[in-house]
Amino acid sequence: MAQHAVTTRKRAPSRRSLEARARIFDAAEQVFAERGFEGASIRDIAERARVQKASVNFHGGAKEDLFERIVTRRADELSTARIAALEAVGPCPRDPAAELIAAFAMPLLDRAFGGDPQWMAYARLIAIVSADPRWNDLTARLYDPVAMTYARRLSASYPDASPEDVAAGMVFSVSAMLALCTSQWRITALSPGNPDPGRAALIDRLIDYCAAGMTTLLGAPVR
Amino acid sequence: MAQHAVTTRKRAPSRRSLEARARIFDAAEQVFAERGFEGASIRDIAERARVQKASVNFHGGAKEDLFERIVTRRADELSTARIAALEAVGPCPRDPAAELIAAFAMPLLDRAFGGDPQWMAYARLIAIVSADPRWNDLTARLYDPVAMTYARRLSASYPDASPEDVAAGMVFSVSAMLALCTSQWRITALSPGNPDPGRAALIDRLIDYCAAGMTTLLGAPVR
DNA sequence: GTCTATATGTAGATAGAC
DNA sequence: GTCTATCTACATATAGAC
Repeated sequence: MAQHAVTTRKRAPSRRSLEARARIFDAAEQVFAERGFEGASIRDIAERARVQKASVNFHGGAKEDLFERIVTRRADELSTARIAALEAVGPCPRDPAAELIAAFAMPLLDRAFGGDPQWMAYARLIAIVSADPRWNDLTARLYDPVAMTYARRLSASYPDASPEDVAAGMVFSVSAMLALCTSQWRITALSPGNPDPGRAALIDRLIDYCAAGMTTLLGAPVR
Repeated sequence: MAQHAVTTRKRAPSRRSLEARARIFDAAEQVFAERGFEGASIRDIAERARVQKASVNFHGGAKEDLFERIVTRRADELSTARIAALEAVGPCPRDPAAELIAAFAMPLLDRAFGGDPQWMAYARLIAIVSADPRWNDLTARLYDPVAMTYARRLSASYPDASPEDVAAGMVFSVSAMLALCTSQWRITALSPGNPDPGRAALIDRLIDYCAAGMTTLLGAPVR
């Protein structure tokens, strides 16, 4: 545990200290997103945050604690937004797959493509964390509750679909969503000489693609 | 460069040496697939291959050379199989999206799920390499030629689709295919209490899902 | 070709002055 | 809270005996 102030008597942190801490967390988010847990070094993070190496340990604790803290940092906001969006869909949507997928995906995509480089880094971080068995427990703790809600909503709208159908569709859709965050450049690279489609158009394509795939897997919706 | 025998006068390697080399390459494939480039260590690889650390450097050269060699090792077989499968589809398929996706995906999926743990590791390695900007050049060199062929076939069958549509559909489909290799366990975890769907059933779902998504993006096929 | 021993670099983490 | 200096561990890589 870092932050001696918690264990000894508390003192309000100075403005300078709070700013350093914020820079450290943002820098860690970017460096972890770019290079993964093992590839990132405390030195890189310190350099990007313009602080001494020791400050990173002071504010972030051990490297692994820092990583978990960074991943956890935005998880609550994301989950809350997803739950709200899923509830906003209502009990009997016209096109359940498209609306539920959008409710799950847009809270992240809006933030990642909204211009805040930290949220873009966070999206890449989610891709890293999801793919690495090392962080399974963390993933389960942070994201599984909302995923289960999402799965229940899909099951309720598609009574003929088995739980495995729903789970497969979700995994495929999430991977496509994360691919849009990590591999947007590849879409441009694969269509050489053509104009960049733009983010909004790509997001529309993603939702269309996933909704069609999901509908095929899950069969006819309730009516 | 390893292998002094190439620069000095050649001598046929002993059987024992060839076996050690094979074990080293297989161990490297597994360890890199499990932990990524940075997370893997020469020591781990040596231990798993049951050789001395120095042997790994002797047979594999520097760590980065070893990694590229491992990724390159199976790329030719994979590309050849993909090209053959794409050509086997014929000029006017009945359901072009489904058949072309299967032609691209099955050469890898057959091998990864065919029982050979090395091919399963290789599939995960492809997922790692594809996601990491650090290996963009390697990816482009090894896999882009076939990807371009695949893209041309899709474009030919779907004249209304823009190159960006095709590229987006390919990126989404490839990410779903790789997710099946890296996150199969998650599909089981997300449908608790239910029987494991089995590999063949999951592969069928993948193709159905991707074909439906692709068809939606690309519009009506030629007829 | 393989082994032991070691060179060299860099990682994460902390002690202690300020 | 921040800085300098340093500790310890472990990484990659190679030299040289066998």
